[in-house]
Amino acid sequence: MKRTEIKSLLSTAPEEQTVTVMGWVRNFRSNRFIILNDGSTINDLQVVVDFENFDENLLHQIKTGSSIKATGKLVASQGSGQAVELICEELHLFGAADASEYKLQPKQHSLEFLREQAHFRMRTKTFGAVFRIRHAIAYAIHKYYNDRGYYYLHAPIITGSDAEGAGEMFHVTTFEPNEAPLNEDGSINYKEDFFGKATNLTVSGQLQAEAGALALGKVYTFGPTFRAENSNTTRHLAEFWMIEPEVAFFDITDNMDLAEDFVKYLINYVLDNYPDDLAVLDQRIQQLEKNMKTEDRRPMGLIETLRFVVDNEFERITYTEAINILRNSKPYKKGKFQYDVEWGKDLQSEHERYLVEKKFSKPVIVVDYPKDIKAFYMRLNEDGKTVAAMDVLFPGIGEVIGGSQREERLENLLARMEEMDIPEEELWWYLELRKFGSVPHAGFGLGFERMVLFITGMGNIRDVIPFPRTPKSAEF
RNA sequence: UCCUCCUUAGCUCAGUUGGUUAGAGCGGUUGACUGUUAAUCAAUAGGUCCUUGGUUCGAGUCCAAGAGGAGGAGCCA
Repeated sequence: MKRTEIKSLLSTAPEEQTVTVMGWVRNFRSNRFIILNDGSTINDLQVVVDFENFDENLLHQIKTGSSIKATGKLVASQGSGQAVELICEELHLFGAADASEYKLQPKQHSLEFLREQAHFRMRTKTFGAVFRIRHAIAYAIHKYYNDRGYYYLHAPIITGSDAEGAGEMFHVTTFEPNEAPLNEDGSINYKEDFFGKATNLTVSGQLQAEAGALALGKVYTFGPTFRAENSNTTRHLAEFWMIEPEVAFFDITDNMDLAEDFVKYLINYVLDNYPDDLAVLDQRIQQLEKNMKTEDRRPMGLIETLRFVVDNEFERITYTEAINILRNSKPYKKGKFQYDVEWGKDLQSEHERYLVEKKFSKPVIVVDYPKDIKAFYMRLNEDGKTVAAMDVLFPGIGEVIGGSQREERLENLLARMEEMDIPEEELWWYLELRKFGSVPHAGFGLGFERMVLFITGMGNIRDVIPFPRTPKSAEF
């Protein structure tokens, strides 16, 4: 079917050329103006109909949500709300949308309500913008790494090891519940299962990415990951996407440089290529905050915030410095923190938020954490107490990136695994990477949805993935 | 998993110290309208007050349990 997309029409000089458009009706005003959107852009095309030229029954079915084809002449608009419009000569209805039943009517809907209408919510301006930007970020990720000589490595979705330590896992099995063969001690005999062993959905592609980096030099993974944690927050999903670059001959400083350059590139890409979508999301937030108290409002608008992040260096501090800053902070001295600040304990959300939002007012990278609160594969520093781990903290979201220089020395890795009770047999192949041609290397994981959350300015991670998977929720 | 709050019309919400026939705006429907911008105007329909049990002469309102949702915490990305 031949059609012209509204995106290209809106940037075309109107010369009474005949064009055909197809899309979904947003509104039909004054028995004369069809507001049409086809998803190619956030902006709509106004289709002008002269009701004397069309069948009354046909016009009667032009309702919000119905889908049509319109052919006519593109002209300069007489109205002030748009530059061009289509004078309709032929009109065809693809699919009606009974207004008495269709849930998305021309009015404000709450995000919670639209979450229950996930199959339709992409037709709204807000979610249209969110998912166009989500696409843009995904594309920019591949472009960034490809342009710099990285290889896209596909890590497995089903994994055989459960020693990655990144959270509760979803089991993968072909056994029917209650019909699984048992061992003599009553445990399930996975030797008879599909893979001949217990398997799970991946929680991270990092270990496999390390194998890739130690052959291809620079790799990244970008795929879905799964966590069966019972997390009910605006920042967690049971199924989410993660980007994990892994680079040979990289130390922790190289790793921080990459992380900062990478996220700035993503933000710049969206600023440069999706200004209309960002503007609508920006306005939406301002509208929302109009009735809020000044102290509850965001310090800057969305686009302003994004520009600020790309124009400023991220603050880089060590964990030890962070602890000192926190212990000398006003909220600490006044006893405002709910959790204690003590070297050796992990930073709590309230502490991270103080550093990012109050102390530095910009993204912060914290490095060199105590070894006991970090994963087994992170490289031990000279001091013997800390590891070369880094977290990138963003305002409003917290941890967006977690990464480290990996322990490439076999004896150190074995010692850590023993301390943390991680069975060597499970990770024999990971250990062999250290036995044969081991090199210093580093990498990190970026939570894709958290990045989309930050760039779109949305408040809930369930609103930046098309069909969210959270505890007690897997509709659609 | 823990804490707090919420659940009344399609949506967003009001509903007084427990009291007789549960309201508004938006949306819908019907009609009018050939330059509207969330069009406007007129008329009109629409309710298992989340579920179950309890207290009471009487429960949308009070109590208990359950279900669902939201926010925060923990865990993390």
